[in-house]
This record gives sequence, structure tokens and C-alpha cells, in this order.
Amino acid sequence: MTELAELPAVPGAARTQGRPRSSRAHEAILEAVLDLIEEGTTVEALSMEAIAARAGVGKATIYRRWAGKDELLLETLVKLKGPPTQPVGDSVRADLIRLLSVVGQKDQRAVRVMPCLMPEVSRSPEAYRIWQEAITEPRREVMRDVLRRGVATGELRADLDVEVTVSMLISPLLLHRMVRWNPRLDDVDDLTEQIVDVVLRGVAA
Amino acid sequence: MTELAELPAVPGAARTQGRPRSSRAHEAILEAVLDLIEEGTTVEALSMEAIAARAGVGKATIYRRWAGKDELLLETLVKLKGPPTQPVGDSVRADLIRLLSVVGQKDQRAVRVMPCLMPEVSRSPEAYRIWQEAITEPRREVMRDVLRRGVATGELRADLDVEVTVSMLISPLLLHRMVRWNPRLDDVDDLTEQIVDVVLRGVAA
DNA sequence: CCGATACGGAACGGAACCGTATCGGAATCC
DNA sequence: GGATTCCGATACGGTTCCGTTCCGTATCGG
Repeated sequence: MTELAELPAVPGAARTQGRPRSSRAHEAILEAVLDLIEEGTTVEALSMEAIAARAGVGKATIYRRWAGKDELLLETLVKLKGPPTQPVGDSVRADLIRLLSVVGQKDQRAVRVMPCLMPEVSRSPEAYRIWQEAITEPRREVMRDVLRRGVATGELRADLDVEVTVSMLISPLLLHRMVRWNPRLDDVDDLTEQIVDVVLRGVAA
Repeated sequence: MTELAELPAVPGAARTQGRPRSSRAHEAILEAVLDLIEEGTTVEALSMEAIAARAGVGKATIYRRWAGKDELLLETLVKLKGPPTQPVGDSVRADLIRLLSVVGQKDQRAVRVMPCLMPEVSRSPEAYRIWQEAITEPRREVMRDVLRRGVATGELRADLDVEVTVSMLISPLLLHRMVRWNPRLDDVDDLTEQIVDVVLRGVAA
């Protein structure tokens, strides 16, 4: 998918001759994208000119690395999210709380970026595919593992519907932390625990 | 193009003299906005020119009615989502299933429009307020009522956290139907029932 | 040192929209 | 019939951004 190689700068090409691409410019461009989005620019309204200006970079320097805004955004997003949180293995409950407590809490910029991606994701099948593969699916898979292990150890019932359970666990937190769907939940301090406990009770043997 | 007889048309203004505004044009403009969004135009990318062209209307006809795109969009949105579904009162479970089964199913256009509003909602406090007051809050209130009645009749336990429960019930369906957050749920045919049953079990006395 | 490439910056022609103005014609009230 | 307002259409100047192409300079490998 995307190459994050750094020292030689960018692609796997045998770019031996001449001045190497500046990794500093590379980083500055990605940071500029995040900064602008965080400040309220929609993904769609992001202009290459604004990105270049913010990064202190010529537009040509951007086009030398990415074919267009979409490619740039993809690399920005993948870099932003990093790898999913990993469970520890104490108990199903502790692992779920651990995984869920970081939803929308790791990097505040991700919270700002995600809603801006929704129009693109809901419109373009390609954007949807990338979003699924790079962002949501890896995180769901981690949680599926926790639930499956719980089934294996007998902590959870054998006929548990893993997909529905994952969705029930993540969705309320995602919706609250991403778009603050219900502002009254702001005051609930043990939201994660409440959700996990209700779901675990609901699916108990 | 010949004009048919028109109703008195639009606002409560004392507009006695001259040709009245065409309610047909009014409707055509609102429909054009929805059509364009449904076809994949982002709210932000909506241009007055495109709306006018699609509606078969001059731009001046739009500006004569609304001061700008924001006002036009607001009226479009409020018209789109009509009043919330009302519960029947048989049982808590039946009412919840009734309310939840229409999430994202009433008007397919609403499903397309909502993700496009997320960037605006997450960026502008004013847009967030309107979105809450006009869209989400009235629907939550209906569901709160169902839960409160359940508490009153003893079907639900007395110390139920209504806000958290509402969020747990709606969020998974909302996320699935709006942005298809987890495509594996496509095949689950009794998703609504499963969610309601797990939650009700989880919060049982 | 030299050749090659990247750098930041500026300018380019072209496209899309903005919001306004103006047109001849149509609809309505007095 | 006459005054008034709205109609759809088109044109306008102004703005923003696109993606490309030039600069003159900086930085690498050989």
C-alpha cells in the first residue's frame, strides 16, 4: 500500500543520482495536512496551495511525491492512526475496557479528521475499501480475538455472535467521541465500563 | 417555459403587489439539493450554479429566497427528516424494535445526506446545535420515554441509566446504516432484535 | 569538481463558482 | 390597462484553486 521508508526519502526506486528528497519536507507536508484539518478545514476544501504554504514548501515538492490529494491524504491518515492497541490477556472484561478506552483518545487529531472523511467514504467505494482495510477492520479484528478467546476459555458463551458484539461495544463510544452524538454522555465518567458490563451481562451464558 | 397558476407561495411577507413567487420553483430547488447530494455531491461542494441548473431555475430565484447556501441547506434538511417515529406502547421490547427498525430506513436520501453533514457538524458549533435540536435530540427523547415508561411499569430496573442505554441501542444501527461501519453486519438479518435483546438482558433487574 | 536531482518560490493558462445585474417575458393586483 | 414583481437565462468581474513550468539555489553521488 504505502511506503513509509524514510532515510532515502520515498519510493523504492533506485534513485541514486542527485540530491535526495528531503524527509524534512515530507514530514512537514503531512503535518501541514493534519494541522489544517484540525483547524477546521474540510478534507474536501483542503487545497494543495494551502498545504504547501503551511508546510513552507513549493507545490512542486508535493506533486513530486504524490499524484494528487487523495494519495497524500491516504498516507497522512495511515500514518496518523498507527497500529491498533493490543490486549493484555488478563480477562475479557479488562481487555475490552483497555481496547475501548483508547477509542478517540489517542490522538485528538484523528477525532477531527475522521468526520471529515465520512462524505468521501460514503460516496466512493474505493475510499470505503481503504478506510475499512486500513482503519476499522484491524481494530475490529483485535477485539474479535479477545471475544473468541473469551469463548475458548468459557468466559463467554459458545454461540456468541462476535460481529454484533463487537459493533455493540465500539459503536456507542465511537459515535460519542467522534461526533459527540449525545452531549449528555459528556458527564458519564465510567461510560466504557458501563457499556462493557451491560454487553457482557447481555451475552452471558 | 409557461408557468401554471401558483399558490401564494412563500413567506408571511406582505407581498401583495406583482407576480407571486412560484412554489413550484421553491420545491424544485429543494429537490435539486437532495438529488445532487444523493448523487454524491458533498454538502460543501454543492454549488449554487449546479443547484440552479438542476432545478431548472435562475440563480437569482434562489438568492431571492435564501441568503446563502447555509439557509437553503437548513430548510432542506428539516424538511427531509419529518417527525420521529412514535412508539405504540405494547411493551418496551416491541417499542424499541419499532423505533430502531426505522433508523436509516425511512428515506434513503437521509442516509446519504447525513455523512455529508458530519464535517460541518463537527466543525461548527452552530451546525452542531441545529443538528442536535432538529435531528438527533427529538429521536432520543422518544426513546427515553419508552425506557422511562419501562422503569415505571417495572419492566426495567429503577436505577437504569437512560442516556447510556439509548446510546447503546441506537449507535450500532446508526453506524451500520449510515456509514456501513462493519460490512459483515450486512448479512445479519435480525440485527435490531439481537441488539435490543442483549441490551435488555444487560440492564435487567 | 561535475552532473543530476530536489529545493522554495513565483508565475502561468484554465477551470469552477461566487453574488450581482440585466434581459424580455409572464403572472398577478388594482 | 398599467404597475409591479417574479420568471429563466445569460453575462459580468472577482476570487480561488488546479497542475505545470520555469527560475536560481542547495545538496547529494561519483
